[in-house]
Amino acid sequence: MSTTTVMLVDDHELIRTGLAGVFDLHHDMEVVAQAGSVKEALEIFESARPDVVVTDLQLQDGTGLDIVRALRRDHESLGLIVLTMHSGDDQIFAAMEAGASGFVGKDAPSTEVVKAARTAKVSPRSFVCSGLVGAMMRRGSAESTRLTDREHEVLVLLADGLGAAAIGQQLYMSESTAKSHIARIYQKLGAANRAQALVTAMRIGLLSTVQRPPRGS
Amino acid sequence: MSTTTVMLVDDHELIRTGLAGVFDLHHDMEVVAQAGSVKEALEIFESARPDVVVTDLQLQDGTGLDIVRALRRDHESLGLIVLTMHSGDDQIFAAMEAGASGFVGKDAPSTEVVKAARTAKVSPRSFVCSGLVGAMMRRGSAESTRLTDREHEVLVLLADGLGAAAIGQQLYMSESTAKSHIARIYQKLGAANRAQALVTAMRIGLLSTVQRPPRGS
DNA sequence: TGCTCAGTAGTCCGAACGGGCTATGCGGCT
DNA sequence: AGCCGCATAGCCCGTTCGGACTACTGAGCA
Repeated sequence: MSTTTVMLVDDHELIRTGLAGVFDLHHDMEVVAQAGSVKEALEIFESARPDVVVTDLQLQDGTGLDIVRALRRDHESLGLIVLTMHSGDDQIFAAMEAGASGFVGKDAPSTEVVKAARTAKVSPRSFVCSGLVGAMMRRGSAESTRLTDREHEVLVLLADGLGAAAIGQQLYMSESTAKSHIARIYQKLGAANRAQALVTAMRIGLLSTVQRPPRGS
Repeated sequence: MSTTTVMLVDDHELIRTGLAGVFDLHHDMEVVAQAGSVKEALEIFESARPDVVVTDLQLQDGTGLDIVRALRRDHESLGLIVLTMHSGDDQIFAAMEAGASGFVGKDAPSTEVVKAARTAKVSPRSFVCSGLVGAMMRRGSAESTRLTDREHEVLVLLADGLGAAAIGQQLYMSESTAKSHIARIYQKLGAANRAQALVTAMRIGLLSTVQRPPRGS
């Protein structure tokens, strides 16, 4: 059994070290390079030329998918594994389309990443999907939760504590329309009021959990 | 130099393994237990009795702060380190208030966690803050946001979308009292209504951003 | 012994919410 | 041409919110 060389990409040095430790436990795997950003990853890749690239989805200067797209274009048989913290959902399809060999949630047991990397070396276009079938099934209703652009705009203002009238003013529409949007948001999020809607929205990532800068004027 | 025993809490087995590897590199540190949830952490803690508990902020059944609060109550000299993925911000204050010994962003070099754990053993109430001094300065007003226990109970029900009357029933108090608490919560959070209160509460870590199990009955 | 704070409870009232229900115009898809 | 989803807009009406008050109790502290 030949050795599989691996490059790790994650903007958290802590996680890179952790992953490296996991791969070290397997004699057929060898971590030959690490990178902390999309830019760095693409640079280092050229000199390291690993069999497999394992990248986190969220990076400072882009996403793991940027790396996947860039590398897949020129390297048909490169193993490309996308890791994700937030076993969040739709990205799987995006990863698939981008040309990833596999998608592993960080909820998965640590050996899954190794398995995925191993498989990716052998058949880089197979798409391994580790322990996420459940997550997929949990929400076949992802599309009913998807808000339209307009609804999302309303949601953001709702999160600022604005009333229907104020929202209408901000978005140049009547209070009635704002209320219509709000009602539809409730429907889609399974909420009965602002409180439930906002909490749900934040929990499923529709709203940023960090402070936004105050809106202009 | 005596050995510092450590317990790791993270719902991602992958990260736990990684962290364990990091600690293994230091001869004075020993990982004696691991847990994947708030519940498990509190159970395992009793038998493991580590010097320091290192927990992630976001867990499936709650947050690291739940663990911090629960353990700090009974263990004045326990080291409690909170890790976070999203070098987000305001949670630092929430961690401080909850009684954490330190706060380390996962952006920090992996040795920072070890350092924090080491310091936490010596002075558990010192509050180590790794590479986040800038974030601290951004906002000096944490004390006015401290909610009382009762207010926090009300806040949680508020997040479930309950009205004052329903909250009163749940907590065995009159609707009027519930309204009093709600009004005081608004004051403390600088909110004018439920929406602002809940969004602020979630952003500063007063409310878990993950799905809680439905309450009994 | 006062003082403060948390928790409790109440009143009054205008404003806002949420539900239900209808309706029009527009663009895209088949 | 017909259908559907989205954005728009309106009405009615009961319920709830939120503000501004006041006020009592008990715990803790100086």
